[in-house]
Amino acid sequence: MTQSTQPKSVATQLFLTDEQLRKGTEAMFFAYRGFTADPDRILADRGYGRAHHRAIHFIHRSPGTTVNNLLNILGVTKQSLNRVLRTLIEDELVTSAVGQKDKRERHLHLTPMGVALERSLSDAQRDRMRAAYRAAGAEAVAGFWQVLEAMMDEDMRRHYEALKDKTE
Amino acid sequence: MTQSTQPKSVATQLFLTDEQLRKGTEAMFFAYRGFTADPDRILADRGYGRAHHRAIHFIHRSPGTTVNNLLNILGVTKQSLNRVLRTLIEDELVTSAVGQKDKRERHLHLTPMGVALERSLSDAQRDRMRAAYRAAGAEAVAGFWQVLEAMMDEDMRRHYEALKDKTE
DNA sequence: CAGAATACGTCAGCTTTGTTGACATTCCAA
DNA sequence: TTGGAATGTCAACAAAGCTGACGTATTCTG
Repeated sequence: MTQSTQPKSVATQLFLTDEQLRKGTEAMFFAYRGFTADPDRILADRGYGRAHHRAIHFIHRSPGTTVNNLLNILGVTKQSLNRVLRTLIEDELVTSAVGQKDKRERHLHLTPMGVALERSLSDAQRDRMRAAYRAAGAEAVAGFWQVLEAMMDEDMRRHYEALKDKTE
Repeated sequence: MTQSTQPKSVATQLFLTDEQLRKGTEAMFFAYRGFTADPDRILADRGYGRAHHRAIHFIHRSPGTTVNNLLNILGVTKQSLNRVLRTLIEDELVTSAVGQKDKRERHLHLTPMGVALERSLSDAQRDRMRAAYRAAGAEAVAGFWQVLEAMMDEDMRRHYEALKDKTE
């Protein structure tokens, strides 16, 4: 039933063949590899991994964010995030400050060194995105965003939209 | 390095604001989570991980493929792949046959049980893709593919195209 | 105000999945 | 025929997830 491309209601059925769905799956797989390849190289040189990149990215994006908020965005356990955060703080890329209003909270910021690393990581990643966007064109990019947004889980889309609103 | 990014004509430059590039980064991150979420649940129930999914997917896609070929597609070390393959073979989801022509090679196939698991995994993943495609529309999907393809590394794109040709 | 709830950190231990290194087998070419 | 690639396996280690348990502030609430 999944394999047979069949009698079609030309408009929607033809559009959603198994072939096209599978093609999208493989495209996502191969593209994601490219997407992470450049930052991964930089990170490896300094003994960090992708988990460090994610933490740095979202702290940069939401300076002063709390540990708990970061947890929700990243979708990992606090033990897992803590391990990463600890090394980043030790290495003086991130600072953790007790909250003014609620002293249980810790507010996270990048240090100048952290900002510099974030910059080099996102520059590397952006170069590839820029090239891809340019190759594909403006309309393609609009479609790209639409499909990605539609693919997110509900709560991830909430985070995504919240971040988007911060700068638009 | 790989990309000779250069001339800055106003038209393209304006189009590629940092905002838009960052938006794409975050969209990829959040969407990829959704993309893997459904199969991950099924896999976890059976004690497998994402690595098993990838192996099963590409063996299904290229029956009789060799370990070495799979290695190139997946981009991991043979030792890493071997571990996954060993459990799949033990669990009788995959068979490994000594090559006729070259006895160093092992040709991989899914067993009926393997096919059944592949089916349930791809069904789960496809449901989400289908919904996303439908929500975004045909034009958006075309753009989605274009951008993803442009984002791949050169050699990944080669694999991608080779697979595409098999069924088109 | 006492106790429950929240935010954060940490210890211990386990799993998946990546890595290198060492090694056996097989093929091919000089 | 022999030495070097190529292919695949076994062993040991590392990164980064996870669960569970617990300690310590701090805040909220009945």
